[in-house]
Amino acid sequence: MTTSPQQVDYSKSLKLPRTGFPMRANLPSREPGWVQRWLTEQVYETLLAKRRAADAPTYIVHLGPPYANGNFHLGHTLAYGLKDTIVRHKFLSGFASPYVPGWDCHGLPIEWKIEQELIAAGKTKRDLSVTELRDRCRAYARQWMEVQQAEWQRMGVLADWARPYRTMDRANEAGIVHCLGQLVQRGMVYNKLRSTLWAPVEETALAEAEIEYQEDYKSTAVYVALELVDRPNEYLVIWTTTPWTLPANRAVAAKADEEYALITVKERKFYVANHLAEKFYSTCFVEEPLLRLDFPKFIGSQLVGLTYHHPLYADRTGTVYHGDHVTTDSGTGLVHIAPAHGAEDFALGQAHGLELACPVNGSGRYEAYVEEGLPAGLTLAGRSVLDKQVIRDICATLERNGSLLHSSSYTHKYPLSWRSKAPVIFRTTHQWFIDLDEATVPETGKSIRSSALDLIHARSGNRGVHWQPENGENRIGAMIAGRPDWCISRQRAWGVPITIMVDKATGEPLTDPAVWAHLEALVARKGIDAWDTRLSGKEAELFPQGWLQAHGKTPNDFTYVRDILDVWFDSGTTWHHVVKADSAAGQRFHRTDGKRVADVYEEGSDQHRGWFHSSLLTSVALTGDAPYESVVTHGFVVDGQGRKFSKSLGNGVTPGELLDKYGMDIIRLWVGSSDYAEEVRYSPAHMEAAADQYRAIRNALRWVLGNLPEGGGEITTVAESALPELERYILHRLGTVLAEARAHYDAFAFHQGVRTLQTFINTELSNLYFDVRKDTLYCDRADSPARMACVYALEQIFRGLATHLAPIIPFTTDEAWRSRYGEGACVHLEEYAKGPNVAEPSGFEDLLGLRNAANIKIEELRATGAVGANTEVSLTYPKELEGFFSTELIRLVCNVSAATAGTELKVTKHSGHKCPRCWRYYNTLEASGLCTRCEDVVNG
RNA sequence: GGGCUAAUAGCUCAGUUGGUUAGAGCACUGUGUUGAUAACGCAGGGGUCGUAAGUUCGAGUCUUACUUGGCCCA
Repeated sequence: MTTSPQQVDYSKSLKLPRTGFPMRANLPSREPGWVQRWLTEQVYETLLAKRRAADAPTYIVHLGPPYANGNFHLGHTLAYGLKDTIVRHKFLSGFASPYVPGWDCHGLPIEWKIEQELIAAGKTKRDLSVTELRDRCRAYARQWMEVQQAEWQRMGVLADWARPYRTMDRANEAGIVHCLGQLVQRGMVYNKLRSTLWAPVEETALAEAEIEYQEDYKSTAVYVALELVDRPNEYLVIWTTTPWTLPANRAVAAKADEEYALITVKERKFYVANHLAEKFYSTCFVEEPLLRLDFPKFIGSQLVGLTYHHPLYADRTGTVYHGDHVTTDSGTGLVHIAPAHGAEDFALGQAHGLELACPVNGSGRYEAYVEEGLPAGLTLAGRSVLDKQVIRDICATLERNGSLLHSSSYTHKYPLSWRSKAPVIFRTTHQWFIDLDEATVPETGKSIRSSALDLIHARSGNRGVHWQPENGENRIGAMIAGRPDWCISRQRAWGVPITIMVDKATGEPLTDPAVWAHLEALVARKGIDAWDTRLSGKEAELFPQGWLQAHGKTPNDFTYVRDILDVWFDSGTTWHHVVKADSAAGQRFHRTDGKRVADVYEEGSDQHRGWFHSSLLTSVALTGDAPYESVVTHGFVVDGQGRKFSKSLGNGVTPGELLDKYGMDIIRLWVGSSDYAEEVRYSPAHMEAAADQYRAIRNALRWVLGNLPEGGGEITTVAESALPELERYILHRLGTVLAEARAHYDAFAFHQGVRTLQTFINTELSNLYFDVRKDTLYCDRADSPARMACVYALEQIFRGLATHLAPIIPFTTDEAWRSRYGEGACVHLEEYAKGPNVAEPSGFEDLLGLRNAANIKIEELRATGAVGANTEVSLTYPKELEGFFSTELIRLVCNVSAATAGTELKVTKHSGHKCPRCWRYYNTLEASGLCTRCEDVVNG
């Protein structure tokens, strides 16, 4: 023998792991290919058809449509990743889970963008017809939907990409008209005055978001004395920075518990808040001697009920009321109330039945009737309220009749229109509302509000909505309980028109179902622009054929509402025309289990105010029931310190950057490891941690694949009775862990499920089972019973892990699945693999305890330099364990070369010889230098 | 200012109805291996549970206040 056994390379005789599943994932470059592949293979369609064919129960995750404007941000990635995980989980659980993407298209943000483009081109929206403006909005939305769809699909989202919904689709718009019509027919829609922020230049109401503030706006501030009725020479003093609203004065507000002083100046006496008396006096009577300092004091409630003469209209009086909003940090503590010109004024006016109608028209000019009763010399009709000369004229008149105590220029913050930069005014306008309290929902016999609250809180025998997290119940409950009626009208172009026709004779909206059905069909056919036939004198088209004649009416007998619907009405009714109508037609959402329209609505927690809220109200109003069984919410993405992302902090990151650097599966693993119920933290370190986790999972899968046949190769099933204890143990653990993970998934606690799987992979597979079984897998004969049992176990482990990780990391798991079962396979067409039901071998925990104790001893021995690998170790274990476990099992689990029973636990360096093939130590080797087992495999 | 909510090791999370020395994974440190190798094994060091009071024989776990965050309103 010239060659020593040690020099022979036996590695070629081993069955080392081999797989085409690479260690490095290259997710950023490879994931897009998977996206295309899934689309080409129609995985979604195939899966849904497969479940339907099996008569699977339906589970509907209904999507809150993203707004078709701008690129997706990390919040979208979180939201859509999460929803995709839910959908995949349900499919894997055996449900048919139709998931349809969609977009919210109408509304202000897009209309703004178009206006900005017009302004940039030196035009305004008046240069376009409503139809042309809408066409531009439509094109703009379409363009962003394409961008977002690509970003969305890149996430690997399993959905009906062939047929998304868009709120601007005609069928959808017709559905919206239908819902509006139902509300009108149910008597739930009414019209009333409301205080609005109004832009005189654009002649439109503005949303709060359309306002910007000028810090140093200059107004004329005036102190005005209002003489009390029946108390000559006693005056209330008001202070205002908008003298143009004085003609609309109807009342004065005082604070009931505030102290007021009565100041005497010459023969006149003035009521002002005690706090502000000195300031008032020094401002208005610079040259007058102060006659007395010990002013009589009154509390506000003593002033309430007094009446005073209007400073401009001789024949008009006003009354003092208590006002909560009255403050004494400026002015006089007595507040001029013009209900037409301010939110608080309006509320006070409404509470006390004051005149609410606005004496200022849409272009900010006084109505003609304002002039009646004014003192001679003051003309206001047709003049702009923001005209400085108008202010001067009013002041001059007040001066003449002695009401004006003081006027001066006053610099303060004032709202301007976002577009024109011109000042805005408060104005009451007619708006449409959904009545939450007065109208009755036929199905419940209660108001919309109380019906909704019953559902939110599971009261009155209702099957309540399941809120997750639970506090969603409190949150939306408080909102629904406290909100005012829903104002659904907007003075805009880009939206679904409020197709209400008001009968001029009665002032009531037309409720004839035939008319509404006609309108719905009209919009379905021609889109929302059909309503604009009113602009071209074709109003007759809005009525069914012959309807006008049959009712003895002409188009002129009606007024046609020009407003559009609040965009929240669009998304708030998708349950109806996207899901319910489709289900009723036996289409993709089809369900027959009697459950609500959708199983779950999942969105950010801000949607308690938004989509959950609007959807609940419309659904309750129209059906008496909620549109969803469960509402699940996630928190917002915040930075590593828990602070929100903002441009000023510069802590933002785009999904694109993360996709390019890490890939979607790692992003999804980051989300999948976070408790999304509260804020989800993001920082580069978080992504690195996710990448580390990912590598561990991937390597475990890779090692398993390396020990299994590739491309669909069969493995032999091993009966439980034939399984070694170690396999029985690990398969029992597999079954337990998979069930546990799935229970977490069912509760939408994905991060707990992921953690369960991860811990199993790290602590029980990598650390224990894989490590222990390497010897068997690598060195045994291919057909040794131990090896076959191990391969069988690995197959079960693989199937279980791959399917249970599939909702979290769909790219990686499908890649692994196809590596194992061939390119024709797809993990996403599978159901969860539960693993065989194997009973736990008894006492295994003691064995693992022994292993831990042994490891500590071995580590001590290793520290002395006596041994390196565990295979160099010989173990003595306490006799007491004999009979419970075989010596071989103990040797195996402790991963040492030899084990013998002795008095106590002891580890020593093995004194025998190392087999050059399996590296285990034996007391004696065969003539070839190999151990008996290896000799048999190599030469036998 | 109001509603809802959170705060446990460097990170992500567990901690049942209050009950012995607060757990896990990752990260970190040391070390072994080099037949999962841009991998894997073994061991170890890190929290007194945001702060302060209170209830209780006993509190991370109940109460109150405060601090610092988040979402939604005003």
